[in-house]
Amino acid sequence: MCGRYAQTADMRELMEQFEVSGTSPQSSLPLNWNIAPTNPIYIIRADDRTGKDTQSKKALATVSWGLIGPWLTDMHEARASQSRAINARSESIHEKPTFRNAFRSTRCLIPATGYYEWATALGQYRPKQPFYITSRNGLQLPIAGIWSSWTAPNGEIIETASIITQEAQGELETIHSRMPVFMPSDRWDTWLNPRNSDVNELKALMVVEHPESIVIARPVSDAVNSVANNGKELTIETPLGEPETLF
DNA sequence: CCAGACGTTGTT
DNA sequence: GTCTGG
DNA sequence: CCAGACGTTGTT
DNA sequence: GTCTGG
Repeated sequence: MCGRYAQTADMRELMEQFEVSGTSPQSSLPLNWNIAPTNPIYIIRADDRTGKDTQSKKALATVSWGLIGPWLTDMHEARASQSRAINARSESIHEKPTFRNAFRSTRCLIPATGYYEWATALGQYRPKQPFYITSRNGLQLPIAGIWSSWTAPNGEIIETASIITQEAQGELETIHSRMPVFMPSDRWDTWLNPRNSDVNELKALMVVEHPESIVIARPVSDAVNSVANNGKELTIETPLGEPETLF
C-alpha cells in the first residue's frame, strides 16, 4: 500500500494541527504531491526521547522515508534497505528485526495531505487505477509510524521513518488489501511517549473502530505513476475508465 | 555448528 | 545484532 | 508505490 | 523475473 503520498502544508500548518511546541526544522521541505520512498518527509515525534518530559511536548522533524536495518554498516545496503522497509505491518512490527526496537522506543506520526493507492488486479477497478485518499475533514491524515537513527560509516547520522499498515477496511478494501494506521488525536500523546513500551498496549492503540470512515478515495490520472511528475494536478479527480474487460 | 536473512505488496 | 533453516 | 534497467570497454 | 532509483 502506501508507497506514494502528498505533503503540501507548510510547517506552521503542521505545527498547529499537531500541537508542536518543541523543536522544529530550520528549513521547510518543498511542497510535494508525489513523495516517493527515500524522499525527505516530515514526522511528529516526542521532543524528549527519554520521556522524562512530563509535558509530552511534540517536535516536528524531517527524516528520510524507509527504515534502515539497525545492523547494517554499508551505505549502499542501507539505501536498499530503505526502499524495502517503507511500510511495517502492524500485525508483526513488534517482532521484526528491522522494526521492533523502533516500535518499542521511537514511534512517530507521519502527516499526509493525502496518499495514493493503486487498484489491485482482482478488484472491481482497472488494475493499477490510482486513487488519491484524503481525510474527510480537510485536515492532515495522522498516520502512525516509527522512526530510527542510523550512523553511516562516514559518521553521517541518517534519520528515517516507516508507515505502519493494517488490513484495509470498508470502501478502501475494494481498491487495495492494505491501508495505513490512522492515529486518532486523543491517542497521540500516549502513542508518542517513549515511556510506553508495552507491546500489547501499543498494539491496542493502533486498533480503531471503522478507521476507514475518516477518509474519502477519489480516482486520479495515471500521471502520478511516474515520480518525475509533480503538482497539484496529480490529485485532481479523474473519471474512471472502463472498469471491466469487455467480452 | 555456519549461512543467510533481516521487508512489503500483490499474484500466474 | 539476532533469528531461522539446514 | 511505479518505471526502467538489465553491459563493457575506453574515452570527448 | 528482479533489482535499483526516485
